[in-house]
Amino acid sequence: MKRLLLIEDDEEFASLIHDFLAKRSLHVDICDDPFRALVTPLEPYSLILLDLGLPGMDGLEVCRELRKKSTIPIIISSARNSTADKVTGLQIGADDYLPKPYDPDELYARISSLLRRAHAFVDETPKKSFIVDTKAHDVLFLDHPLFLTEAEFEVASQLIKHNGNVVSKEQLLYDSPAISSMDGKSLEMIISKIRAKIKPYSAQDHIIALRGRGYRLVE
Amino acid sequence: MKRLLLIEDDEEFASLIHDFLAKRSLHVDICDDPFRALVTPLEPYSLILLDLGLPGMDGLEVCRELRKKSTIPIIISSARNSTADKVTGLQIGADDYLPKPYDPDELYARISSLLRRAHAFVDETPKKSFIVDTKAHDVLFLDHPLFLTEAEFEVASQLIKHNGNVVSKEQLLYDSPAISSMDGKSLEMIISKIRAKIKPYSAQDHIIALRGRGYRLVE
DNA sequence: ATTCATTTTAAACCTTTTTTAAAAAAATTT
DNA sequence: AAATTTTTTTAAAAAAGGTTTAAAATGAAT
Repeated sequence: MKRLLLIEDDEEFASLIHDFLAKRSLHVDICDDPFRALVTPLEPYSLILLDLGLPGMDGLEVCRELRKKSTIPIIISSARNSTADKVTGLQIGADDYLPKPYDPDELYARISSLLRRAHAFVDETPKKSFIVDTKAHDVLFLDHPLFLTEAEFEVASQLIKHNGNVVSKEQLLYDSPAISSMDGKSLEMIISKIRAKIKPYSAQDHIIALRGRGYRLVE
Repeated sequence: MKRLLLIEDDEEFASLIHDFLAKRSLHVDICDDPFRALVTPLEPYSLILLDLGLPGMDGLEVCRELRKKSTIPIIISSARNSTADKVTGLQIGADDYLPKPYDPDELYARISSLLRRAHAFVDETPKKSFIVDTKAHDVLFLDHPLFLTEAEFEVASQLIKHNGNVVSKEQLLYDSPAISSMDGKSLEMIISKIRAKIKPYSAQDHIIALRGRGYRLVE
């Protein structure tokens, strides 16, 4: 379910919008303070609905600041609906400017349209399959703990840390205290063990050997 | 200079818009016939401005058809400005709906905003057929991984790096650590292997031999 | 001290890559 | 057009590297 951030100080109106959009499968978080809005992490949100009539700070300024931080779609809604305001808002980085009062159906249509456009190209940040669980000294593959041993954990972490790039066997050994004493073949042994532990969760081999160069991890 | 397609039958109004946007470095082509609009090639255009009040065909239908063909940004403008019309227009695939009459400044602001959003992700650079994938130590040909071996990879990278220029056999050997020990014959062997791996994806031979001088890669 | 899990070593096995050699094809020269 | 040279392909041997198995060594926990 998509999440939207509504920046609006009119509590009653905000809750109206919240309820209306909830019925259309959009979750709305409300923020009534522009300063707090600017320190809110935006990652969870697909779109921001920004009202210009905010206490303490000019709404256009809020928009400018948001745009500095992020390319997230922004729809301004405002009772100030002179052409000059609209033009400034759009120039500043807003994607749409909806004069108040508006029909919530139109709002929803505009949100949908903008999300469609904005997401058409968005590089859906694929969630990482491998996560290092430092506390547990383990690795999670698609949220499944692999129950790696110390040696396995060190090698796996190295591969994960290198983020898909090739890591030479030498480097793998050198950077892993627990196994630096090993000879070449032992490393391959460990790789084999790690593979075996991933296998139940994936048909694909995620540890790719590059002959003569080392190993690399693929998502 | 960006080109826009204005689909509008009011000649006088269209020419007004044309002139106004020309001052802002946007070239507007005018089309007064919805049927002709639908057979016009859209590649030259960055955005379509569609008026709904067209003779012979429903404007919303035009929008629907355009959207079937292309993801080009579309702004509807119309004297029909009921919420229902707006919602339908946006639902159908339009990116914005601007009720007539409007201030041309607002039109320009909305065009800019939409172009900004729509082009934010567009890869302006003409895409190269051959891409070196350093992570995988492989080469992508039209996005297909070729699964090159180490020797093949080094030779292919050299050719790609030289960007279409001739590379002598000596240089190819010299600059590729992994194969510098080879004698003459092996290089030709490798070239042959690379060709074989490209073949499934292209009828053309992309590695051109220049007798006595070396090889060069063509897109 | 014994047990158990983990790490290390060693060996056999399997695959892929590189090399070699030679024949076929193509281009250039005579 | 024939001869010569260069390039391309084919096929097979040799080398290198990777994987897995099994067994021995280690070391911590009971």
